[in-house]
Amino acid sequence: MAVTIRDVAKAAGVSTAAVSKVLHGRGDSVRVSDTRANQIREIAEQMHYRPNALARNLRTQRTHTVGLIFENFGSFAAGPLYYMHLLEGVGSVLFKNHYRLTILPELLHDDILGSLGDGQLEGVVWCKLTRDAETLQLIHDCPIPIVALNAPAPAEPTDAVFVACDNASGIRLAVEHLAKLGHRKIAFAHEVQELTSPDCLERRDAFQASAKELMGQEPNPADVLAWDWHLPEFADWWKSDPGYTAIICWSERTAGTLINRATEAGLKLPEDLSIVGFDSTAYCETTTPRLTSVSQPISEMARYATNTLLNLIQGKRPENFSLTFPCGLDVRDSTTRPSGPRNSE
Amino acid sequence: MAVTIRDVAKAAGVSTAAVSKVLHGRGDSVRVSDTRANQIREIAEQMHYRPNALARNLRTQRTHTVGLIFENFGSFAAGPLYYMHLLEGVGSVLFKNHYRLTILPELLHDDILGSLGDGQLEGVVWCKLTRDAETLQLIHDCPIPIVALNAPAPAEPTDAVFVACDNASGIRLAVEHLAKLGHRKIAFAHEVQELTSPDCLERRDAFQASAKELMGQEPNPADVLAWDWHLPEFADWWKSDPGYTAIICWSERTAGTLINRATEAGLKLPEDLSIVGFDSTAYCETTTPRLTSVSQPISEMARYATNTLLNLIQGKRPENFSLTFPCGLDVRDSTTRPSGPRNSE
DNA sequence: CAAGCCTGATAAATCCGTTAATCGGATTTG
DNA sequence: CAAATCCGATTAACGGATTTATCAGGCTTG
Repeated sequence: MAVTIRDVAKAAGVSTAAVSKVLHGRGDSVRVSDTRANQIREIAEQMHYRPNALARNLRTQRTHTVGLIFENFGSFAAGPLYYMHLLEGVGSVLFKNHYRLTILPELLHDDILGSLGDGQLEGVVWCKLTRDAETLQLIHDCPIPIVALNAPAPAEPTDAVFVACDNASGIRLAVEHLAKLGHRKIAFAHEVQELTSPDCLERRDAFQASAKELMGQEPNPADVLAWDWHLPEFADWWKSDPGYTAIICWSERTAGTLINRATEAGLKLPEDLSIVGFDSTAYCETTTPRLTSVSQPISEMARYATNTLLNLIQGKRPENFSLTFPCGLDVRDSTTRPSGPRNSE
Repeated sequence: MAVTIRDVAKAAGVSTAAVSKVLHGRGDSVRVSDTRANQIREIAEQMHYRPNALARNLRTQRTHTVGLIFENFGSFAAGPLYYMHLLEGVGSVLFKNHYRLTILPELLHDDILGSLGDGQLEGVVWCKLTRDAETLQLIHDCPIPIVALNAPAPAEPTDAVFVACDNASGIRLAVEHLAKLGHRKIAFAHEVQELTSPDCLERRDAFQASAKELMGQEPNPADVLAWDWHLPEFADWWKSDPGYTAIICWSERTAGTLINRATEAGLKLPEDLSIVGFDSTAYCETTTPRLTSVSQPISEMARYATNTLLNLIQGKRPENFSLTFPCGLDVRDSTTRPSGPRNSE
């Protein structure tokens, strides 16, 4: 049905080699005169010849396609803008380099190796938030170049490249910011179901360490709030007068929910309570008050990861097999100096 | 380097046909005894044989891959959660059916036909918001099955399927809701740069028609607010006492920005001003007050579109070549009866 | 003049599975 | 007993491009 290179060759009265050379070829073993070349181009155009990529892929063993694996595609849409920045970062670099992007579903581990080893993908960006031993093994066994986003490098080196952000430094910036504003007792908040996220745990630990170092706040289980964030829980907690003047949230979304609960409970923000989020996407501009947030350079990270992957595919050894991006802090309107007796001295 | 089917066949002392049949084949022209079959499976396993998908794709002329074209991938991350729901909807249906999803960049029109006609994609979901003649022509010429999301069907029928939501009915619901609450003068808001979006225009027109029909509000250019939404603009407008008690926004994002400007300008929401958004994603739960919003069943639309596409690929003729989904209205906390003299009679 | 080189072009191998056609021989059926 | 059937398996023809090896013929060059 479709026009093949043979059809074009026959119509032009030349060999398929000539057609191939004229339309795409780079080698110089096949030579075609300019006259013939133009004829061939014209005939191909007339016949609406579209080279069959499947044949070409097989022959050249290249597909110009890389895969992207999300850890939790199922709950993708419920997730924050974070994922969109990630996708945008990966995609834009690929497209600029004339690569295609294939989204892979979350697969059973057995299936993954089959999927990655079937020749259809030249490389893969694995956006992996959990870091169990099995996953590391899988990354190690991966038959194609792989870059792991948001996974810290394992102890033993592999051929995989690891790109992550420095959660601890980000949290430290937030604590520092609050300490400078005069806060002396701050809490860390996450929603109950986030306990399994290693990012959440890392940020929590960093919170405790930084709070101790920068404001002498001894670690105390009560400083870590893990609710499901319905209004009663918040109202009860606040009524118990726990004495906190600021809360650092593990994520943007948690911070957004907290803002709502606090507002509903009648607090005046940020005077009664300063709130800091984590991620700093466009969402932070839409809250009231606008959310001060630790910024993770996710788009940059995604771009770096993808560029590195393209280099790996071309056989270039990367300078670093592990890169950690520092976080920043975008100060907006949800943080201020604490009010009340504690500050009136 | 990689293990091929011939390597396995040689190691097992059988023909490649036997190996192929045992591992994947469905035809019954090739028959293999159970004993041999098990031997072959075992040897393939031992050798870590991974069938080369490129060869198989070429032979069978199938790839089990469909493409997804976004209109504006570049500004993707700046967009609303809408896109994530769309992606999630398309992806989940594909993955359930063991298809792969390839994201395509926005291409020049000339390149698109080449991309879609090279055999790598079995079908494509085109998420197209602009609807110029050239695009319709392109959809018409598309060499593979295509479903257009968010594009109304053209007058002359094509083989493409069109899926869209009924903007007009959604806006009508919003106006009706406000009218029932007692509002008598309402406005429509969009950000200046949205003028080019046909969705935005459709919603604006529907607003004017519904406002006239349901509350006798004659169309007036002043009812359509097109700002770039800095605080001064809003404050000035409000101070001029325009008399509006409610604003319907063309999108969720616009509504979110409006909430912030209004709050910053000292308005009490929703008492001073009722606000309605459009799309109703999880974002609406995060605003203060929580945003009443027209709901577009985007995930459902995406699923329907994708299922239809898979049917098209299998040669099944769809019942409808055009389907419009009705919108709903999710009433939350950003709308209430108007206060002030207008309601005190 | 023989040897070497350049131009323009082709034939054929190759990438790696899939599958229709075929085949020997044993068994069943009329 | 001849013919039909079935089992287990192989051979070889694809699919559609890329690319190496090769060739004919004309032109240089020592």
